[in-house]
Amino acid sequence: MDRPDVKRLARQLKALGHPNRLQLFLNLVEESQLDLAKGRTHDCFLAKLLGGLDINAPTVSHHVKELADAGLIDTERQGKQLICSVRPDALHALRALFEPAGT
Amino acid sequence: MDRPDVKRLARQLKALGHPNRLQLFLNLVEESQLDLAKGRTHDCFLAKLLGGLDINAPTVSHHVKELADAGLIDTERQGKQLICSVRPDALHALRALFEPAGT
DNA sequence: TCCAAAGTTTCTGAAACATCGAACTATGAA
DNA sequence: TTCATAGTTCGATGTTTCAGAAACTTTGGA
Repeated sequence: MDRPDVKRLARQLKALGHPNRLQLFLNLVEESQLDLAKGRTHDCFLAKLLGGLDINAPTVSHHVKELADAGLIDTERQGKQLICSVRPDALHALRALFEPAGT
Repeated sequence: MDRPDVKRLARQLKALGHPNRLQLFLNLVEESQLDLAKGRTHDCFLAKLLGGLDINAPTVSHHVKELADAGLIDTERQGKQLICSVRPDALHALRALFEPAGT
């Protein structure tokens, strides 16, 4: 039924399967929704997403790349900052995964 | 907003973040829903969940324990067989996680 | 030009994982 | 009692991951 993308989904779940990365991602989702409410694109640069995370720069950089490689977020450099955004398609795929069958 | 259980959720996502475990879990979810439709408890013994997975016994055993330790499934020995079932609360938590905020 | 800010790269070591073979433990027939 | 079934436990081994230190790269002021 879903053999083909099990691998991709597993990759995404794995990317979220680390407390720091999950928190990072959730912070971003939250920000995104705030900005969606305002009807414009969100501009979340990295440092803003570190709420309460006690890890330093290199590790953050590593985690962000992990999320990006898994296809969960998009990143774009803007001046000095790295702008992050959630990939809607990934979010939908994850929602669908845990939805009751056939729904 | 959800700092407390980020760790537990991360643990569950990590457990699902492996292709074989994810497939195992999805097979079980599917079985469960079939049986829910029939209005009775499902009886999924392990061997039945291995659809297409090319791993041998010790590895399967290890993965099942991983899913159980993460709180995603319950197991119960019944005669020679190990009966597995999805934990509804875990499924709900996962659904809620990817739901739009406030919903 | 010089500097600080915001990340990135590379390297390293410790810890955690995934998988398997071999030996083991029930359980339920024959 | 003897056997096959269905899993489990126990190393061993090779791989991956997490995190930080140090050094580097851009970029945007002063």
